[in-house]
Amino acid sequence: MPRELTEIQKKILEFLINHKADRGMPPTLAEIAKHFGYRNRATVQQHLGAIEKKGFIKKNPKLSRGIELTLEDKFFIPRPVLGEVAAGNPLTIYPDAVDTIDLPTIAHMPKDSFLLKVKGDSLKDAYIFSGDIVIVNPNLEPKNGQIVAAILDDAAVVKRFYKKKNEIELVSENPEYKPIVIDKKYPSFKLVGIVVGVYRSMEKKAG
Amino acid sequence: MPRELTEIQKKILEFLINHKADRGMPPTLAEIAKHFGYRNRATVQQHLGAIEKKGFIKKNPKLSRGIELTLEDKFFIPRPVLGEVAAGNPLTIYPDAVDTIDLPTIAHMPKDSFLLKVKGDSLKDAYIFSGDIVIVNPNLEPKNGQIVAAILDDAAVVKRFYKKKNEIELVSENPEYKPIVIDKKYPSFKLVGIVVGVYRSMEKKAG
DNA sequence: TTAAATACCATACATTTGTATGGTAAACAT
DNA sequence: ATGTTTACCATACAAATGTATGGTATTTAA
Repeated sequence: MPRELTEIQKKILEFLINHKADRGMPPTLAEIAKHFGYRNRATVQQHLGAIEKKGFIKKNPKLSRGIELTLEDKFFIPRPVLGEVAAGNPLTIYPDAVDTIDLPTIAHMPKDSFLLKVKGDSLKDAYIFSGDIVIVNPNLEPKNGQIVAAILDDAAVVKRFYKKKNEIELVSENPEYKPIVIDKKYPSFKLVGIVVGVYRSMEKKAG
Repeated sequence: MPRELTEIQKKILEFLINHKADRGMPPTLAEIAKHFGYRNRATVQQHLGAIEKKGFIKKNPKLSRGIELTLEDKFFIPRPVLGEVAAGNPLTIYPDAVDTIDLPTIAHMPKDSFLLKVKGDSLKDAYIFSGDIVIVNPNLEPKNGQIVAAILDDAAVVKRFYKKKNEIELVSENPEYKPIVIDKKYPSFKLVGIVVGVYRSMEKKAG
């Protein structure tokens, strides 16, 4: 039975999780030490030993970056969801994370992409539903017909993107919602990124 | 413009991709050398140099395991799909990978879970559609109501799981398909795993 | 009160790791 | 014919890495 982690140990474990999620691999002892301002690796060494003793990680001896996470079920790591996004009518976007989703450890988030939780049903014909998590990449150029996330008058939307001469058209898959047409110069419109994938956890569906 | 990779370079790149996908981090030069039977790291060093020159990877100098994949769009790595699975009527399962899906680099597959591609529409009310990729974890105990993947008479199905006294019931969300009832002792039924998530790439939806 | 755990420090050491340099041989292109 | 790329080898080295050992001070538990 794993005992409780101390506050510092929790922070180190959290750093391990985030480092793996952000950089795609566990940190070295030196990297952990640097992050926490420790002047040597021995301190980290001891903390890792304690965390391992309590069952949260496993160290692969002699292997560089050999820290394995042994979280509850080994398959999910918490990731912040940056906001909720309307598939139907726009919803407010939140400055901080509104929620945390357990993305599978298959999930190494690319550094610059992020998650948004979909509310509403305007994309149901594109098979995106309320509660789904969309993975948004802000560094790709949108092509016509792709699904994008955008901010419009301080609210966020997820819709199909079409570029016209002087306008941008955002259309829903669901015919109940009419297309939104925006002049290209309209100041309070900002393209956030394109939706590269959808993920849905099955957890809540268990009965 | 990246030139073509040689056969050996391709194999090394493939190893890099798989290593990252399987182990969660890029390999060291020594690990690559060992895998290919090279007697020193310098050979790997040169190959990596060539691969980097051609634009497929980026080396972070001095950083251990500092090989970054710069695939086409940096966000997708190919993963084998082990088989197709019927959401409606059972389909044959294939011994080898039938396909390769570009799972986002957010995708570090847990060692023991795998992917199946869904065909058919019996789960459409559970929002799983033909073409979706389900992530299957073979090492979890199924609870009633969870969606599972199972092999039945050499075919594979994805359905909701219900355990009864002496039977197992596999039901579709779609009322057009009747529940399948199996005696617990029925020899050619094998539970493969539970579906922990669904992933869908948006790539093909671009117009 | 005594022992154990926690949270740091410092130093030391064998390996590992990335890298540099140089050599050999074959394939290919100009 | 000559140069370039490819595909290996060997050796060397500084830096990074995991690890071991020992010390100090504070907090917590028995």
